[in-house]
Amino acid sequence: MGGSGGARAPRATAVTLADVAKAAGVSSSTASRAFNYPHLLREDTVGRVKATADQLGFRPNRHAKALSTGRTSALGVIVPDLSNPFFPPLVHAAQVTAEDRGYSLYILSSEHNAARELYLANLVSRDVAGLILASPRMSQAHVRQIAEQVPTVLINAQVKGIPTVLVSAAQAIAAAVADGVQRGISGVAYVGNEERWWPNTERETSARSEAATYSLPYRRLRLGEPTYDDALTLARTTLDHQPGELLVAFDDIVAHGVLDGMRARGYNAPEDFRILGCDDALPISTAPTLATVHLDTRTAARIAVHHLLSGVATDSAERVVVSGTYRPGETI
Amino acid sequence: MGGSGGARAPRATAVTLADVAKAAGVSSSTASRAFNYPHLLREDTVGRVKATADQLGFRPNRHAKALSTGRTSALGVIVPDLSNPFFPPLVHAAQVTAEDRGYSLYILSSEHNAARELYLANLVSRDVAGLILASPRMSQAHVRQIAEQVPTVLINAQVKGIPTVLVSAAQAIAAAVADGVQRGISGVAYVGNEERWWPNTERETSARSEAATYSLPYRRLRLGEPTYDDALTLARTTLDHQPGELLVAFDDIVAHGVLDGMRARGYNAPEDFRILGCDDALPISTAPTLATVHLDTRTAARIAVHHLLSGVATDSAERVVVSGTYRPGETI
DNA sequence: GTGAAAGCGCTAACAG
DNA sequence: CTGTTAGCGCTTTCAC
Repeated sequence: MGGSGGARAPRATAVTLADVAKAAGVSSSTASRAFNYPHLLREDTVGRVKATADQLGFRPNRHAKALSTGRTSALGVIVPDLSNPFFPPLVHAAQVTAEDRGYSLYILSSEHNAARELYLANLVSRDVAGLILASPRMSQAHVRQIAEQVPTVLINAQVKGIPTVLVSAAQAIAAAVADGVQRGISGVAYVGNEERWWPNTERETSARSEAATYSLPYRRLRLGEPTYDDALTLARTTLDHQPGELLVAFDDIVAHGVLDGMRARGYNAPEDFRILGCDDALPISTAPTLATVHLDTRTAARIAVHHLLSGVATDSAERVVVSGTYRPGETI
Repeated sequence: MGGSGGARAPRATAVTLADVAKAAGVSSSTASRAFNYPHLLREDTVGRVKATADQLGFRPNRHAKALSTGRTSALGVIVPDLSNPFFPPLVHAAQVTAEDRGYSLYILSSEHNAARELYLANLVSRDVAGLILASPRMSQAHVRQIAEQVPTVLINAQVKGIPTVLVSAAQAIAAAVADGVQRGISGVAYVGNEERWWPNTERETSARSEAATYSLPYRRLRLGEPTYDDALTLARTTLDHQPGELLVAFDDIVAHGVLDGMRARGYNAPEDFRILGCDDALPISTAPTLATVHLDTRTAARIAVHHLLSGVATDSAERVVVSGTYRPGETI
């Protein structure tokens, strides 16, 4: 305390609805109605109350409101990793959409830890009107447990009975494989996570089925985690080079790890092999430019928020698919 | 309504403190004290209350608590851009630190928009116990206006009377320039934003003063925004090549834009010019590996949260500097 | 159309 | 050490 006479202004003491009511010469119920049920009041009353309200700088106390109504105007979103460039645009779109509807958004990051994800979900479940689980790592049973507590919408996950928005790479992967076939690829390999995790599973399944479509040999290369380093290591050590093979990587980061690992061994794309990334979310471009899949996560986020706010989450098992597009690049 | 018999469990109706109190055979004030002032109660009373509490699945209502105490256990952080890899680690560290202290963290993104930043700050100021403004874009006057409403800590900004944590690149830039001098650089140029924005200003000032130290020619190259595309365009068009010059880029993204733009013109690092990035936050590595500055944003975030929770923000003009380190790479 | 009064779940004096 | 009581700021019946 008692510092060097700094700008230690006392925090302004809050203006309450009662203050506004008194100043406007009405009861606090009327003041309340002016904001929540203006159609029940005479126009001039509403006007007068609102005028004095923002003249006094009234800011409703959200806690009082939440307590008395039993409702809250916050949503939550849990992502596995804010550092993965896939998520920030999604989160931001969700935040803006929520804001437009008068809701705030809690953003939580699980760090790819299923236990922490569940912990966070339980933590906020009581404080939000709805929860978005983006690419969740927790089990289906746990997702159900959360959904019982709070309206829930999934992004990139499927659990029976819970509405979901899927950001699908399938069509784009098909297009990429088709493109590869034109250029004479000799086979298809998927490089991804081993885990049963929707984004990974969907991409792998697509790669496999497209390989089958063209009767090409298919194989799966296993990564511990879908990180640059793991991919780099894989490409430098385990991965045996198959000339002309199309590598379908889990995402752009993995693709770059593979590219760099292969380059270290003297193999380059597209001469020695071809490779497709996914997400199209890197802040820089690289040489050769990476062929990838562009996914519209912003749209997915908006849909998820709308679902939450329109009550879809309560009841239906709605499923929306947002398809990504193939973005060709020099690596194919 | 009335969908296909899905798992439409009714949201569990909340267990209140009063319920716990009744079940434990105590008054609700005692139950309250068991959680907030256990030292005022007999050990067995505390035990009994807590036991019945989690047996009943009691979860405190944060709105009721906030309303009655007038305090809230949430903090807020506003960043200019969640998509910039600089911020997610910072935000995450802040979130975990806050969580450990029993606080939740609101994360807000201003999208580099000063007006939106101010809007968001005002929006949450009433609902948080403290606010972190990371690399704020708003004016000093506006920062002060916010700080009058809510305890505020700045990261990478300086406003008199408001505590701040600076993540400084100065020492690291000095080391990089020194390294460049060893290798015979012919001059120094800073490539950054024009705006008065602390991270930019600090880096530019360091570059300039280090150039002066070695009596090297210095120039500043102006970017509209510190983005990959703007840097690419600059390097492809405006930037006139000075052999052996060391380019100090605002961040890694700008550095890559410059590298790629220069490459398009046939100039490569480190042969034709040298370049230093900043932040060391890209999820992939590149060839040639970029020399950069590693900044410990996690530590900065932790300090900021501690300041907020220990009341530093109320009064002092504390200033902490977290210095980054030079991470050599093939571009120097 | 508007006001009076009760209450959301919790905490914080004040008694005992 | 523990219970009683009175609110925190807002919404919401119920009257008028």
